Amino acid sequence: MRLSRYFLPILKETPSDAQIASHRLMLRAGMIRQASAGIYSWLPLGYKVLRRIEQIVHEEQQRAGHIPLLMPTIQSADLWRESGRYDDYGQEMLRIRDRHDRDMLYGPTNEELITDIFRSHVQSYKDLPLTLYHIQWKFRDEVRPRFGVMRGREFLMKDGYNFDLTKEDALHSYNRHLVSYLRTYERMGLQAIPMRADSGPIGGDDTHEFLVLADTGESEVFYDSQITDLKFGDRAIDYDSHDACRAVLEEFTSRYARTDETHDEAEFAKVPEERRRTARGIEVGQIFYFGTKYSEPMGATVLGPDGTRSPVHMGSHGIGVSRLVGALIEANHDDKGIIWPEEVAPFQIGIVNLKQGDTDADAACEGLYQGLKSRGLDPLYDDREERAGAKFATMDLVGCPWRITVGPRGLKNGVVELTSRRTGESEEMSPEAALDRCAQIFAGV
RNA sequence: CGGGCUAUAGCGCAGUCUGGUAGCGCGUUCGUCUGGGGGACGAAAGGUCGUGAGUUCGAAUCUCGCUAGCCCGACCA
Repeated sequence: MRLSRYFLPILKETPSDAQIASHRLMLRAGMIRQASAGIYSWLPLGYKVLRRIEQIVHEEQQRAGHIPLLMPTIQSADLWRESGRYDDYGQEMLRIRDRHDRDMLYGPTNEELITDIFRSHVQSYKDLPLTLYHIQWKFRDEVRPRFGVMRGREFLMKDGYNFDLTKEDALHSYNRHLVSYLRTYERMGLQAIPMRADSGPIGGDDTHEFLVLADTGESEVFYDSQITDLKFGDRAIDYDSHDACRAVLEEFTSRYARTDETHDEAEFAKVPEERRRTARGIEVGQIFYFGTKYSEPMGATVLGPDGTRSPVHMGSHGIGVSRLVGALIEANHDDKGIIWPEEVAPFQIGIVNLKQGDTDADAACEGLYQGLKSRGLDPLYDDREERAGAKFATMDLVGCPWRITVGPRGLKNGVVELTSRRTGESEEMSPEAALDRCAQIFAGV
């Protein structure tokens, strides 16, 4: 993309409403614009990141064998009356009345809808196991939205629901989700630690939250420092294998890691003192096993091999897609701006033309721009009539992980400069070599 | 939902106490010089001062209502 033709309304000054880094930087980098309290428009740059994250979530869900669908944002209150949650959910649920005076609501989650779909189409154990998910906007009418997209009222979330014949199968679904979540977050360049959590209004017995460590996190967390050394990496795993998934779960949850909701001082004291850590964390996902909590009242049953009908065992699993944009920035920024991990960067490489209008510089930039695109990369070419300093500041702010700097001075010696946003280290090389290096850097992404 | 605060140009702010023709910085437009980390000079555009009522000869400024937004707490993915 040529910056001169893009829509990137960056701000030089910090809007006074923004308190934390991600909110401030998202506004400054022209990623979002507040529409009303806790509700945001996603401007082109922010939308691009949101889509990258969404794409990774989709790929990893399907890798684990989960099936995508799409349910509506507006739901009928009737289903919620059936599950008993219409009255339980409280003020957080945005209630709407349509022209026929029917009670509707903007869905804060989708257990009721999915259970309704399941019960009307699935009657046999032969159709199990089944895990359906979607990525859809939700609305929770928070009393006090804050921190930009980290705690908005409208948010994009992946929510998935597993249906299994037995508790044992459902627990495998739970474990499988934990494994696939580990992979998902790691692919985004994030470390998210599974911690034992509280089940809240979803209800249920087993639940883990995934937390990204960050000073601005909303929860206080307590953990054994060994846990941050764990990496899922690119190990191959058979998602259908109960044993394999359980082994990963045990590996990642055997050490102490809890949020303040479930924190137990006595248990924590058993961790060697030098490994005890207290920090803050941002919740970016949660998995639940809740058995027959919805299937029983809503009549989601199947016939088993023995001919008897029984309610299915369920769980639900969420990833806060829009919140992840904020969490990623909280975990990846400096005083100059955002530092995107390669996997989610809105633009992978920035090209800075130091002297717009200079024949050699223009031609070299053009060649790099086309060359990167033909290698399947997504560059942002700053071709504006701006001074060098302004262009550098813009690139640093929007956080392209790599930058190619092109100026007449370097071109006299046949070189351009390739700079890592993260380390700040630069290397001079020919334009052709820069193209090859970029292709190599992003080959695995 | 308790407590505190704010609303003046696209953004950040001053002006309000003490009523008298609305200002600064950044950004934007045009021109010239510049050109390796938000450059300089010159010119210009841009505001019914959140909204409604009241007091007054006169209201951004004083009074009351309303709306929106922010912060702390409780709550929450």
